[in-house]
Amino acid sequence: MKDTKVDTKSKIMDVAEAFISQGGYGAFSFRDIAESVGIKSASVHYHFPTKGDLVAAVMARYTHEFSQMLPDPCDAAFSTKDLINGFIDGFKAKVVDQMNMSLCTMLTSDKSSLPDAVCHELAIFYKLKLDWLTQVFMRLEQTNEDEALTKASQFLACLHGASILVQGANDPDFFDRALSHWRTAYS
Amino acid sequence: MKDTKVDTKSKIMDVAEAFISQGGYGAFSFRDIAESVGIKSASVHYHFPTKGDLVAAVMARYTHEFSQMLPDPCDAAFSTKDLINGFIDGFKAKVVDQMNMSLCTMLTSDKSSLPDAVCHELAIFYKLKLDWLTQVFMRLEQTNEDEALTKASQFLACLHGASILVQGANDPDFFDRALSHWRTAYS
DNA sequence: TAGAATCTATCTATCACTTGATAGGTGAAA
DNA sequence: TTTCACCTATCAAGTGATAGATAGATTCTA
Repeated sequence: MKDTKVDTKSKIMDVAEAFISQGGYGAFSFRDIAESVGIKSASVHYHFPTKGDLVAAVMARYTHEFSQMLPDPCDAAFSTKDLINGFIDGFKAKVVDQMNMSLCTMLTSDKSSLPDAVCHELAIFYKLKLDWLTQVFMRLEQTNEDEALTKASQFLACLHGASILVQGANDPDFFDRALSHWRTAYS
Repeated sequence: MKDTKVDTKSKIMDVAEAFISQGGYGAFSFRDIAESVGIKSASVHYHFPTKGDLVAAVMARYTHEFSQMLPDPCDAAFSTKDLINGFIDGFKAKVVDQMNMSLCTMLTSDKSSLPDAVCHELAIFYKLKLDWLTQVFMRLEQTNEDEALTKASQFLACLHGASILVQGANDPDFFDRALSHWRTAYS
């Protein structure tokens, strides 16, 4: 009974996530989603009353899945090198292999036309990433929180910027170029 | 006789540029522009037949003005430190002071829905920036072109990423945080 | 130089289309 | 018999774009 429902609901979210990654908040409609899922647009509204609800849910799920994949930054079982490189590789998979931008890069540039609920989810995601990276750099460089946050900001800016350069210059090689410093610095 | 014509045309471009900086390609209509300029939407089509024509023209003008502002990277009258910091400051003015993203960051994330003409102008702009920065880093670090391009890519990624972080985290301070390495490295 | 023709920049009006959203109906399952 | 998950049909608003009219300036020509 609940299988079909949950199934359709996550199918909708899967499809929406793909659309957002490709073109952002404005680049898809309820009809686009309905067609991809194989239902009618009114049925999408049944599961997610408004577009904001849908995208906020997608963003929240994304944040949750992302947080599940992040190891404990203080776990000695992981070297800091592996933590950093794993983070880079995860980003690269989206940005280079699938040749589209990350959800949050995409949504951030659409921010001015985003419903509040989506902005809120976005902010949560950024905080999660920055907090995690800050802890990693605190451990890695034995510095205080402020300096670690600065490092984390530099690193995260480089990652997000790389995803833009790859798209803008239409050259996948720019990713490794832009990240080469962070790769070599911690290996 | 020609004043009014040229005047209206650049007013349209000014307004369009502001709209794009705020929300990207999809976030404004001919009617929005017409209202801001004080004419009717059909008159905007008179000056720019299609939306693609308009945005491509805006991007081309932007590239041209940008290129005019860039000093010759080999001119000994400018220290490399000044060149780098001037580049950062120009970016910062857009991203922090005006609290919106640069035209190219915005348009790049809309790339999937962009007319070819706009994509083409975008590519020209990226090439201009990367070429200039590559020359600066060649002079600055006395390295070959490939290494200088890598440096330029890292730097540019950091800049673009910083503009996203500022928006996403809604914190202007992230700009200086993300750029602190490049500021201190060359001062 | 006077009048005709053309050009310029704008207008009104409208097109076909897409958008997010809603109302209300239907059959199956609980 | 109520709930669930979908449907059909429709709405009002907004989109980019076009057709055709008009007033005023410019240019050509007799």
